[in-house]
Amino acid sequence: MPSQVWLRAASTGWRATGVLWRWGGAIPDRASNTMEMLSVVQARQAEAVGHKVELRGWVRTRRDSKGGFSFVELNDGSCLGNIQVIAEKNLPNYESEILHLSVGSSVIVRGEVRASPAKGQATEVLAETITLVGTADPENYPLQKKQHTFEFLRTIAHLRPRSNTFGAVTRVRNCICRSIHNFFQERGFFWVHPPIITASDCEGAGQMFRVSTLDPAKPPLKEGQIDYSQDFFARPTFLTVSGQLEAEIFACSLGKVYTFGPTFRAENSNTSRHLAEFWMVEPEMAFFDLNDNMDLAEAFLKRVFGDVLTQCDEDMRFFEQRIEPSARTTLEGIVNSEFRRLSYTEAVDLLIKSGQKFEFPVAWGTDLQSEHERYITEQVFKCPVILYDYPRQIKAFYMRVNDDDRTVRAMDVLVPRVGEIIGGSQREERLDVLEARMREMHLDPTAYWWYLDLRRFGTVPHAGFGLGLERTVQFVTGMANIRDVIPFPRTPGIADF
RNA sequence: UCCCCGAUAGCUCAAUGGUAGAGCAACCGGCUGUUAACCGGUUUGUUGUAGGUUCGAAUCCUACUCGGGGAGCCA
Repeated sequence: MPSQVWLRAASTGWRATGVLWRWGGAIPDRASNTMEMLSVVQARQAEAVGHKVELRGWVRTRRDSKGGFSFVELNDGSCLGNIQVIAEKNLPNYESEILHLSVGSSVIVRGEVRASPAKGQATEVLAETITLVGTADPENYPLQKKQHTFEFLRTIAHLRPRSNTFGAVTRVRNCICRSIHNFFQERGFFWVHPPIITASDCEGAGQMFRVSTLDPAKPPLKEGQIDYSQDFFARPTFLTVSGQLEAEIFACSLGKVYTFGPTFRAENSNTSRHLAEFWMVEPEMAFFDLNDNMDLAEAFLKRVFGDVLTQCDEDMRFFEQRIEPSARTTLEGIVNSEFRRLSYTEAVDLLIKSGQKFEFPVAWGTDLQSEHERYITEQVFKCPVILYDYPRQIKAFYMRVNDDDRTVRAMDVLVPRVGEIIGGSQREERLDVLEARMREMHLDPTAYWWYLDLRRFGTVPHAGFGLGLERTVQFVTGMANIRDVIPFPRTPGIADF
């Protein structure tokens, strides 16, 4: 009974030490006769030798020896590696069950951790009992002991977390999220929660998903138009595309804040770098200018990458070996280097003088193309690059206008392979300039009365940026397609699972 | 949304107008402190869907669906 096992495990005190143990803390210094419930990552440590343990997980593969025993590779998701379980033929269910354990079946193993006499693993578990919990019919179980394409794994999104790659992605993604929170929390930022459902329909960041409870077959009409006054919120509402404006509200009260949650874009984008639902981190800081913003973005990325390197070493070595040979070395290089900072104008000059042939021409005043950004970050500097001070006509209304009147205090952080990973700016804090900019971009200032109030009452310079979580996971792991770094990707035409 | 490429066994792929195959997996047997185990044997098909051309179509044509690469938009 799982509940009994749980109680017994709790009484041995492993829960109190488990977390420390996992991250390099001490393993209990006694080889007790009491059964301890361990994860595979714990049982694989040499310090676990001599402990009586219970392990629970899924069979990855089985190898039988006519010498009278079987090797069962057990994985429980706690780490990339499996624990090798030795099942001898004197086990009562050896013939009936263990010899038929197939890939994907779930088992509970009790036994003693021993030093492994063979190469390939530090420890192994000599089973005293193996309880079959759930079978997985090998004729029908889709996951095999071989490499699958990511396209195929996407069609079995409910089973792909059991694959090595997706398990590693999930652990690294979790590490990145923990690191994000730690970074901000340690620096006195408050995590704020802007609404998912918003009434702002023109935040300037692309097409939005409509939220409505009206019957699409027969919506209430008023003068030929849909009457949203009869909708749930008595007005048109949408899924948020960004929590930035709300974050500004809290930054102008609490100083330093960040949002971290899902955002939505209804763009018909079919690329390996876009999702309709993705997670975004948006810090916003009062009294920060663009230089402070760039400093923070750089320190932030270095912290996250550094944490992944130290906390996900096994997974990162897997990505290096199987997915992207430069995955680890790229991160190591970044943690110990300085990001290259370059104004938009300097970047345009550099591109024009490079003599490089581009499909699209480079000209001051137009947005840089993917090929231009890639050339700068991959060919010229071979490291993250921060571009700043973009032409005002290609950037959003809320970005602070420079004294030259031609550029705004915007910044993009570009990284190799992925491109733009962070976009941010210093915000326009001058009421008259902001209103003029809104009219220039044909936005109605009255719809943003609350946003303008922040400039009317105790306005302060402030700045912030947005980081795409999935692009960060992509960059860190080297995974080529963004659909393979989020559990259940949403893209045009696809909302399975 | 645009351009290019693709869809064949459970999976990865061959077969370029003339009888649909291999590797892996699965199953059976052998061997082994093994470790992507190894060796031998067996089973597996509405060739993405719908039309068309042809004596004959996996193969050529059209439309659609899905996937990949690139572009635009962006995180």
